[in-house]
Amino acid sequence: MDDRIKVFHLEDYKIMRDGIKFLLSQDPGIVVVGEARKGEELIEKLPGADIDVLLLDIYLDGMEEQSSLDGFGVCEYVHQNYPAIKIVAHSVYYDADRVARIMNNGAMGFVSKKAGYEELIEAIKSVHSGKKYICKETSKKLKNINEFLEGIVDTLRGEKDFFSQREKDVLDLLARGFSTKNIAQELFITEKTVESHRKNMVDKARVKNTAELIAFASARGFLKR
Amino acid sequence: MDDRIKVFHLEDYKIMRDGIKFLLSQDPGIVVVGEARKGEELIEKLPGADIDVLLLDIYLDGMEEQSSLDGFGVCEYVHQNYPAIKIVAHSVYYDADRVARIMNNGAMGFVSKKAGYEELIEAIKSVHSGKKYICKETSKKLKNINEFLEGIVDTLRGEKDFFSQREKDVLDLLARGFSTKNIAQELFITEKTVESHRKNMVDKARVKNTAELIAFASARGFLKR
DNA sequence: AATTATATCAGGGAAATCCCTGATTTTCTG
DNA sequence: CAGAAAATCAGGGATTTCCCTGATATAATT
Repeated sequence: MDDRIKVFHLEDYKIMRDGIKFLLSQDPGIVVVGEARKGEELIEKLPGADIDVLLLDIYLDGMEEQSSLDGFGVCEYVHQNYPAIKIVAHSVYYDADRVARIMNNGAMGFVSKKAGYEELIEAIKSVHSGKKYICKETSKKLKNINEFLEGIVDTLRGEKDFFSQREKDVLDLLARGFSTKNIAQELFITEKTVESHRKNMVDKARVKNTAELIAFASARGFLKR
Repeated sequence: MDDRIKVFHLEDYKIMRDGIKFLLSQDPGIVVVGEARKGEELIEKLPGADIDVLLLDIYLDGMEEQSSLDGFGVCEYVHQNYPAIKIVAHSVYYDADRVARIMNNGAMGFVSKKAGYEELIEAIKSVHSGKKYICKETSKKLKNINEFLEGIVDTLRGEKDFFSQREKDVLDLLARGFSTKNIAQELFITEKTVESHRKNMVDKARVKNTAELIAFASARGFLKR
């Protein structure tokens, strides 16, 4: 039996379709079983089609409201009506907003058009096996934004005073692996006081122990890093 | 003495400058002490000027490389050469990429042009007192993206295999406050094995104890949450 | 003035972590 | 197939955390 991954390609430029079809054909595990220029055309062809992965060009910028059938709309439609089809978005834009939107609309993979065909193939294989995939370039960018956001989460949420200043001093050292004794030395207080602060934080956060406290604090952006 | 916050406004449209000057003048604690149309004009006026807060219109989209004096360039320049001046960015765009970039370039505040003047005033007062400020609309958007990113961090880093699957099982329970005994019961293994996994993770991550391990794992996005 | 939150300290004991040196089996990978 | 990595288990002891019930002083808030 033919167990190659069956890919349908939606992309409005013929030159891109032809090029990608050729490039994907280089991989023995992948076969392009269909193509379309526009969302409407894809939707016509979908009933009864045997498709594993939809390679979806995000051809409209989608930043303003569009007639429902831009890349985002197609993505949502396919995801809703043909949930078995895994979607890889392919886009010239790869800003966090759009990536987030397309992934939230049902895409399992995202590849920037700057990426080479190797990444496209990797993406197709990844999503087909059930794993999400984000291309390297986009990953790098998202990592940066994620880092930035982690730095300002406390600005985003107004919970800066959840722990007192002294508690935060202790928390910070705990997260850096200091023992009670070391913390006491560092802060010039007794071990009993350090234990007191930790206990109070554990109670405030309603967690079971220090490990969970750190997880809690980190999730809320209370840790410096 | 006049202890009002002295604001300089950089914005290319006169109608906006006039409107905002009027709106800001509604607040007795704020005074607009200068205006400019372009970055070059601002830089000429800076030497010797007495400015607390720079309200900076991000007038170019800044997604491609620009001649250094787009909003980002001005921001960087002012931040470098006049670090005492607090910067509030004011922009029609408020996607994560641009917000991250402008905040990383020295801005202390970010306000979308969709926001009302109340938020502009709040932003000016916040940054003047040394606190970061992000307008509500943008906060909301960034929170969503932050949430999304937290959900795919493990996809982002090519470090999925830093900890083995079993180690991640243990890690997850540790972060949820489970003791060694509880983890052993949960995973149907002995306590010794659990200790083994924890020890291996502590060694791999080169941290001192479980608390720091959780902080490490969280910072790298290894935790589910 | 009374309450609340914070920060400090104490004793004592149970429980858990941490550290060391081992070992066996399986699975993956070159 | 050999070697590496992963997953499992063990004993024993040092150290630390966790839990309980306390206490005192100060600062902020009502």
